[in-house]
Amino acid sequence: MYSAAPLEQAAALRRALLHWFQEAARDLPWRRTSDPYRIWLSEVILQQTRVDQGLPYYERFVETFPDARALADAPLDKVLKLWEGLGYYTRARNLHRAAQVVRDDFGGAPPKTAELLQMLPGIGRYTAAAIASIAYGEPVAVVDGNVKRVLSRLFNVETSIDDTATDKELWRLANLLLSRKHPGDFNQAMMELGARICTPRTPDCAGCPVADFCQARKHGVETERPIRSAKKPPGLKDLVVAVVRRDGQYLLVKRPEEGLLGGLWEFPSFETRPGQSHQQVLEAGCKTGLKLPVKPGGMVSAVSHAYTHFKVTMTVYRCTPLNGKDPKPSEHTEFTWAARSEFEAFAFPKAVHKFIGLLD
DNA sequence: AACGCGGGGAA
DNA sequence: TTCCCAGCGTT
Repeated sequence: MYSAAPLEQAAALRRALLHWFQEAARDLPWRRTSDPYRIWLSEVILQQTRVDQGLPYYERFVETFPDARALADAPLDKVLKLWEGLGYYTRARNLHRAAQVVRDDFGGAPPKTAELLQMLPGIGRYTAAAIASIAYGEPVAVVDGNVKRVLSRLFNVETSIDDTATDKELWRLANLLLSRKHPGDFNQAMMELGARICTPRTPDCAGCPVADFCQARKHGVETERPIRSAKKPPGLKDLVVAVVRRDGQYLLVKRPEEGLLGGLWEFPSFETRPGQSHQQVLEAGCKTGLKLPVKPGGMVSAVSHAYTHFKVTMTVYRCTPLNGKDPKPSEHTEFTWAARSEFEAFAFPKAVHKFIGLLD
């Protein structure tokens, strides 16, 4: 349930918002270009990622891959390496695949409508509308996390924004409110407002250009919007990590392409249950999982890392191989031996970087 | 409709 | 600590 009152003053609201954006907009590199490829690149990098965090990655990608063709022609491992540390690595894989589709099926330039853009991997409803409105001026609204918060306050939405019906309604409201004349600026203004003024905990209503239109503010409940559904607490996981060194080189394994940290490299690791000895898990894991018997040695470090859905503690041990043979990991797991000086070519998860500096 | 998927900065 | 970010794809 919500109030539709802001729609009756939509024209004035748009005017105030666009005027504010013109004055207060941050000077960001993707706002200085009309290149659809760069707009696209920025939008993918910024999915679930703050501007400050994505900015340096955007700069490096533009430098390294100046157009879709350069990105499409690059090996995936190089793209993943450039993406290293940014998280949600499926984005990098999909971006790379989409660039190849653009190269092969669209003559090197991204398609020009939201409907067509959404057919590319990694481009959903939000990203398609963002590219189409900003790069091509198509009158389609965007709804991201910022816009959801802004709209739920403007209209005093009293149902959970995690509910599908509410989500659908927010998209409808966004399109009703949209400036048909300046859709790109309007969309960016809504997101900018959410990021800078209409923040989650302590919104700056005094500095808000559209405070007069805000129904949540009118009822004094702005800090209680949006309403979110309860989420389940993260689980815990304990891993032991085997740093196997042979002739000055370390054994690295590549994670499966799908799933958590897909395509990244790491040291062999095994989950431990409470009560199990780390040495025993390491010995058994290396013997059965890698077909490489080892003798566990001293601990390198114990690091913890928080993911979205669980927390992991990793206890890292040096291990000595008991024979000179190569491992035979189960299934199609790729492995390699690499010296520390060669690590810079591999994309590692952040958790690995937490102890990699301690190795010789 | 629900869930998996990273990492970091703000409060 | 907790929250949540210019979301998407799979099941």
